[in-house]
Amino acid sequence: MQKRFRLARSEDFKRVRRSGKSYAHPLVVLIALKSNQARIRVGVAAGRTVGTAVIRNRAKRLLREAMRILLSDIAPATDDASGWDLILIARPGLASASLQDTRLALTNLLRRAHILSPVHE
RNA sequence: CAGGUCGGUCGGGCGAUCGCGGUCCUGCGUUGUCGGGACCGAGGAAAGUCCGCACUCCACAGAGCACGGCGUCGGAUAGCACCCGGGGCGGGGAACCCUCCGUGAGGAGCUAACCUGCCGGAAGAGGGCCACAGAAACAAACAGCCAACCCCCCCGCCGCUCAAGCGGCACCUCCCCCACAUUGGGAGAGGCUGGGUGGGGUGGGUGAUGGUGAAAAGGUGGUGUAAAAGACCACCGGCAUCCGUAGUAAUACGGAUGGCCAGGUAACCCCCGCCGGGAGCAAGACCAAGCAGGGACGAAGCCAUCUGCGGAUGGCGGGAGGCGGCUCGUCUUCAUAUGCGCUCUCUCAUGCGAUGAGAGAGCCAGUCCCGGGUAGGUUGCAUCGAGCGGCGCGGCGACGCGCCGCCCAGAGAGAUGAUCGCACAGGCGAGGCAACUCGCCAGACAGAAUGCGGCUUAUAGACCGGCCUGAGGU
RNA sequence: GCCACCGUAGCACAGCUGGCAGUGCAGACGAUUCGUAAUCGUCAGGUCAUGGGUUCAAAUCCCAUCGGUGGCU
Repeated sequence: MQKRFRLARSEDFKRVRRSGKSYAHPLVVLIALKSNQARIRVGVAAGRTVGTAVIRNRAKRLLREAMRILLSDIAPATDDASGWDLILIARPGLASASLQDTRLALTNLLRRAHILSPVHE
């Protein structure tokens, strides 16, 4: 996932976490907020309860890789002036899941947030 | 070969596709949150933060105190307490042999290499503590033992627990009998001085005898004494000093001399010696914008039109600043409020203040300059270093020296991942005498964040080597 | 990056100037009651986080490790 699709600034994180809408899954939590920019930006987080540094990094890599695959599906649909800012928070157990499980979890969450249309795929 | 033990190296490999971070180069009618290419891209512990430094800022005349750390000897190093090599004391340590226990299977001990803990001072000063038990925990007291003196009691010695009582045996004096040269034998009566294994007291001596305890203080045997004691002697043990030998030294061995006392605890205070200023890359430096704050300059009028008389619009003029061809022009911007506004002064209501009323004066907009801290960006910081690799030399080693070659991660919500294939090892199951074949499973611990050295902790496994013990062969 | 504190019975905590491991609640049994609660009595329950060391003796003192909590920048 390239840098331009990433949510990086600390204030952006605060804004999305405060006023965004959250969707939970046993493996991941999604927080979504409509932005005024054309592209979609994604931030990834893993707290201390997930595990040690190795486990946290693996969880974040899994989320980024799964999001990279899904990004090509939803990117052309949002070519108007309203994109999304998303935060993905890893939960304990994600590091032992496979990429397939992670992608299915993310697809579920994005459909519930109406970012990925149910007609797609 | 088997067992034990120690050290070192590696710690998943190759290939394909998709993807990520950095550096350099490069493309464009499209300069982009664009595309392309080359190269590089986690560890032995990157971890814990237990020590030591580099580096940066702050503080600082010098010395000392307080506080903290360290403390056998020598070495290594930029530096380091746990690095290297020695020394002393203690603990652990397989099989065989040996010893002990066991009918026996077996168990315990001894022990090599090796592992491991501790290390200034209690015979240099002082203080504290040592539960329970015990007379007493360090310095004497208490009980005990001992002779002397005083008072009371008793009376030969031996036995019956004892001095009284009983029995036996003996001494002295007197008397009787027998024998006789003399010594003597038998029976009976009495027993002073003094003595006592008795009781009490006084002032002394004595030291380890006192069931205890982790610890009472050199051990054994003897001499000695009123009783005793290293008081003295022999042997043994330990300590200190000196000398000799070995060693740089700690120390070891041997000899001589000394005095036998000095309980333990300094990971209790303490004393002696040495070391230490504080904070930490979120240190620190720089940059543009805005904010708090500080400073400088500083206008408030006139006219016209409309009017529902509250005002509105326009023009001239004015302020601050920028630019230019700088007595000027142009551009940007601001204000023009008789307002329940603010401040100050004076007068009245009362002596003052508050409050109220009245009168007067001043302020308000804006522009420019300086500008702390925070957030943001750049840097510190990513090739020049206590750097890495190879070879040689010196050293037992930690390590050092010389030559050659190399440049080797650098993010900032934080880059290494996913899928597949191939061999190589691992475990489980099935088949098979075995070699082997097939199927399934899982890839150890773990992720840089300024850098470096040491330590500690986690770690599936693979490979190599040293030492010791035992067995066999040559 | 730096620093401090804590770990003791099922739970919450004392004890940490070294010598007995304790308190409250919870648990079991008994008494009281027609029965329950309350109350009273008795009992059980401990690798003092782990491993070394100092000491005659360690929950306590020293060192290392593991886990947890909190703070500063």
